[in-house]
Amino acid sequence: MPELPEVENVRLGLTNLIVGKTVQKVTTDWEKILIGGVLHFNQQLKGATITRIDRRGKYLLIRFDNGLTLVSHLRMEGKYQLALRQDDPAPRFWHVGIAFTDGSQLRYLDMRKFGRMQLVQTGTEEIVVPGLAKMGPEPTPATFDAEAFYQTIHKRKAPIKSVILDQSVVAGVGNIYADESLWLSRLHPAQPASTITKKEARLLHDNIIAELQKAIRLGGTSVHSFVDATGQRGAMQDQLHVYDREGTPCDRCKTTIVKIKVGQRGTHFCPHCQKLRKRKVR
DNA sequence: GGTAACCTGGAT
DNA sequence: ATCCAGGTTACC
Repeated sequence: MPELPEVENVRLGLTNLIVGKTVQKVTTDWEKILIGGVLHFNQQLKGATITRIDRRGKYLLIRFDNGLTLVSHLRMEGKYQLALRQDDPAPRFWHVGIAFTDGSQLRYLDMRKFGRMQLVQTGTEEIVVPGLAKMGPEPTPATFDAEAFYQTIHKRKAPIKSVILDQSVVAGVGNIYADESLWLSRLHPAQPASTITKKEARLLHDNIIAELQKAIRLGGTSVHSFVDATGQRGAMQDQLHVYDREGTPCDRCKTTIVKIKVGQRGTHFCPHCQKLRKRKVR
């Protein structure tokens, strides 16, 4: 489900809903989601109060006043909801409940059960959690350097789309924003990354930053089922140029958008605006 | 690197 | 029945 903009909107919603609440009990019907087990979560979290919620890439970092951080990854379908009372009707696909001392309960929903939660000592998450240890720069002008980006992709012969989906290259890009950024940059998704010029790399870098910022501002993309922690859908789906638009005319040239597979992922692009080059040009 | 695996539901 | 899905990771 969520890429960086969606996770950021979940973070904003959750911040308003649960900061300041104290944990009473954690429950689950699918223990695999809770790394270390539900007993461990109860032992560590009972009586702890949420102080703030951060985000790194697509990971949510829920901070507690006892020095622990709950690292949460929503993967494809994870969602959070707050029930004001614990005995409010249980939604479908609800797999983890975090009950608070004020009687409310945070519920984690995940149709495919792909999401994971892990408790770590605050400050050690970027060492202990493999996905965070490898995480590349956040896609902001202050943290994501165009020259460094070029130097990285320059060495990779994989399709450029696969490379920008690699979270160690840049944090937070997923299938939708990869396709969109490549369309904006007029790059074919299957173009070997090593053949991308420095100029093209800078353009792609700028478009990734701009596209993710825009998506955050619009509340994320809801093409399948995304809603934030307050149940709000995003508005970014109305701004997409290629994702989920196969068979419709390109917004630039009216050529029909096509869908192919790149690195096992459905990939949308304009065959006229985004041509595959055999070799590096300058 | 490519590929299967983790899961379930909805579309074709 | 078969294929597909905003993701990541463990294997040839």
